[in-house]
Amino acid sequence: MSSDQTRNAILAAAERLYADHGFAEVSLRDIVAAAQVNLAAVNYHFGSKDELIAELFISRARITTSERLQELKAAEQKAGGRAPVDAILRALVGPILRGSLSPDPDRSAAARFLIQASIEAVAPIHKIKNREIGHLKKFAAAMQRSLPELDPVEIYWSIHFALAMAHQTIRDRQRLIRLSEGACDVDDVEAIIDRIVDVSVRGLIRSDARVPARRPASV
Amino acid sequence: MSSDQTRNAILAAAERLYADHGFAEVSLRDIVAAAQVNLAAVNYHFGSKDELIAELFISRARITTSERLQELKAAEQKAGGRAPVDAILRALVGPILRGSLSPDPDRSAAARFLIQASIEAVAPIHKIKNREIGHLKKFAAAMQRSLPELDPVEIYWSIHFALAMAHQTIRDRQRLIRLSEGACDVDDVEAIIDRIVDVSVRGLIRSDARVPARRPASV
DNA sequence: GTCTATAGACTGATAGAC
DNA sequence: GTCTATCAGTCTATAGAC
Repeated sequence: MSSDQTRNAILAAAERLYADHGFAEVSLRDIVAAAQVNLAAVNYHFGSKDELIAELFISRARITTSERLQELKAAEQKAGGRAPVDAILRALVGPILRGSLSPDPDRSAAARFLIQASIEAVAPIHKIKNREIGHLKKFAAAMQRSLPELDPVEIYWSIHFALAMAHQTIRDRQRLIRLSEGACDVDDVEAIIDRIVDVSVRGLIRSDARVPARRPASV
Repeated sequence: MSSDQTRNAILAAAERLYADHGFAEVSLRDIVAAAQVNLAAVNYHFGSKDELIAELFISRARITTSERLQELKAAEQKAGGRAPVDAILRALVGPILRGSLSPDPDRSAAARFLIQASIEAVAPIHKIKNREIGHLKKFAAAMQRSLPELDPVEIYWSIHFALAMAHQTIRDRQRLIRLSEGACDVDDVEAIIDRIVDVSVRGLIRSDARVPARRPASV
């Protein structure tokens, strides 16, 4: 087996196990067993468990961030500069929601790993999580351009709440299913994105009447 | 030291440490050191680590649930039967938010422990978490009585999102502070409750125009 | 009831053969 | 690069003295 194959097998196994069971429940031995590689290979390729986790987080975060920014850019170009807020919020929550509910298990694991990483306060990630703020500020700036008369504080809260709704929906689908006794469709990703964007926009505009028309709710 | 004193010292220390650092990072040795009791006392009083966690979770969940239901009942009595949805949602998210941001460290630890427990998938809690659904259904029913013509699915999503916003605000204040460079006030509990309730209600009513007047947004 | 001491199992990491 | 073998540290749980 080549070096890259081993490396990638470890990364893929770690990602899936952490996404499914959380960091606390998964040991290096679990990971090497799933990847069908030797225990020593982890330290050889990554140096330590913490460095494995950090590398995994950085690489997956980069993917999601780039998808978000790409969608944001596309929305702004389409609108000729200032994208409407619903399109901006859609670019923010769409990638992670589509990813985690994707039928492709690798794509789903990558997204759910990111959520897990941002929730469980695991030391190696906590130190590098600051970088996440940077790209969120770009979304805040885009929204600010779209709604120049709105208090920026409203925009920050809106981003905060949109991410909260997206993450909770990915992480705790079970509770919603049981609460609604199956009535809530938690599999229709696009409808969920519509819903979260719609709630966020409605919450955002509040008493401000100077905002452009919104994308209609698809309920 | 009496038996009860030891028991309570262990419970209080465990609650605080778990709330501050998560379950993965805290061992029984950390707990007994903070409680200034002997290691064997945990197993003597609780049987095992898992039973300690379960007992802690059950007792703290009971307190929050009872506060919520008490507020709900008060709101319904005040309104003569059907409480307005904003009052119902306020009864849902108010107690946990007031608790976790309370200046009283014990009260804050209790609320943050509950959030931590509902986030980190720790085995002993996962089994008993089902009970939480029961009291949420009472909130769904109250909202249904308040808005009888609304699709119940909307109500379930609304509860789901309101809790998502409350939990994320408690758990990840740091990101919001940094994103907004301190502009968002994350210490004014009542303003946060107003904000979450307001966003939830706006998201809930969507295109439905048959609902009663809402509590004005206090932005 | 409280303590010390320790069992028994697991963890991440590494040395050294191949 | 990959493996075996093993280290040193951690954990929960418990037996037994007091």
